[in-house]
Amino acid sequence: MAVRPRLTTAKVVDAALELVDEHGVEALTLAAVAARTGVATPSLYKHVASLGELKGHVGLRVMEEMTARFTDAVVGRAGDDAVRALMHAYRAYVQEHPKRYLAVPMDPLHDELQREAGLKFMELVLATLRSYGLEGSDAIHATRRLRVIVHGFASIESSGGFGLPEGLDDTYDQLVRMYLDDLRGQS
Amino acid sequence: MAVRPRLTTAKVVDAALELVDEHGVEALTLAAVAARTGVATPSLYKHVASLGELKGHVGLRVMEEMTARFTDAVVGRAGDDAVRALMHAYRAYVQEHPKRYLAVPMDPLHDELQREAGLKFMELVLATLRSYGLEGSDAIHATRRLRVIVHGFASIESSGGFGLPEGLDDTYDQLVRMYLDDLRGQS
DNA sequence: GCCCAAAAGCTAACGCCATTAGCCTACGGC
DNA sequence: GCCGTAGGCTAATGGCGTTAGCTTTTGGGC
Repeated sequence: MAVRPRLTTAKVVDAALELVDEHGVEALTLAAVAARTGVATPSLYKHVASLGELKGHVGLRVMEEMTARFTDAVVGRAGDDAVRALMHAYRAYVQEHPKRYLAVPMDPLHDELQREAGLKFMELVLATLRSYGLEGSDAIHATRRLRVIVHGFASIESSGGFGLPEGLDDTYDQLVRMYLDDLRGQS
Repeated sequence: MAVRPRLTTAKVVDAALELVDEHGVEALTLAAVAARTGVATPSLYKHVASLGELKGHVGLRVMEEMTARFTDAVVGRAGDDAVRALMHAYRAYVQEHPKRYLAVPMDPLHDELQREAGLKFMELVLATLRSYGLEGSDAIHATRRLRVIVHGFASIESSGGFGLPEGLDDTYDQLVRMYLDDLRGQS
């Protein structure tokens, strides 16, 4: 409330995200952020507690961005249609921002800063599965299975882990179908 | 061939693996390896080209260890039995060495040093699926689906990404069954 | 319209790390 | 018994995160 904030925490995170997009999360350094924002390195500590905290903010922003997009993709849909939309939106985001995806932590629930965003994402998945009428632990298991598939594929693809990219769309379609068949439940 | 090799590349990698097991891959530092092996930091350069190369060796060792164990788990089995054994052996390894698993790169095929080990692992999966009579790209897709599930689950579990560990065995069993049902093929 | 508290920048300095250069030493093959 | 070299060492450099402490700007209260 006091002075003329040339820089804000949000702008610092913006610059950090640009760096991550361009050169990967391992190139996210306070010195690089300072250079990009036209400020001396120690000045960043007026907006951010440490490099670790900055990385936390970056992960948070990405999670929020993802949840927002996936919500858009899912609204107005139900059942298989909604699940398909969610899974394809997930992959599409990661294809657009592969390096950014590698910056989001896999255990947001254990981080004070990111816990809320993680829960929000989980609730979105739960809501997407609502029309299947799963109860209690069945809903938890179904959510976990979805996450395993979606994150497994995304993390491998975003780090170029599939030998050659040929037929990857087909592989993903098969995974989506496999998940839906399983959800529908055949014993 | 010349002197009394107090240290060898293999021993350096051993020390690195201990550090990874104890404190995670982010704590793998040449200074720490030097301290553990009782040597001055620059001396390590006689056995390893750089920290990056050492990390490559660490990843390679883990991959080889995994492939060896999974081979043991699969020999003498076929069909669903073999697939189940492979998938459970994978999870068991990662449960035993969670930090170690986080040290293996997801794109071994793009690394000169690790390419061969990556191919070897892929061949093991292909061989495990042999009895299903998959041809050409069908075999590739099935291999990818398996990897997505197994790595997706392992990477989340090993970083504590599942909120609470309750019922994780059930979740994994469901994933294995889902994969087998899908393999068997029901349209 | 002036004063001042504090916000937001700065420079200097420290410690840790990877990496390079250059030296010393103890072997083992001839 | 000599000597080349493998394998250790110390010293030095540069990049990084982080802390301490100074300076500057400015908006709100009188």
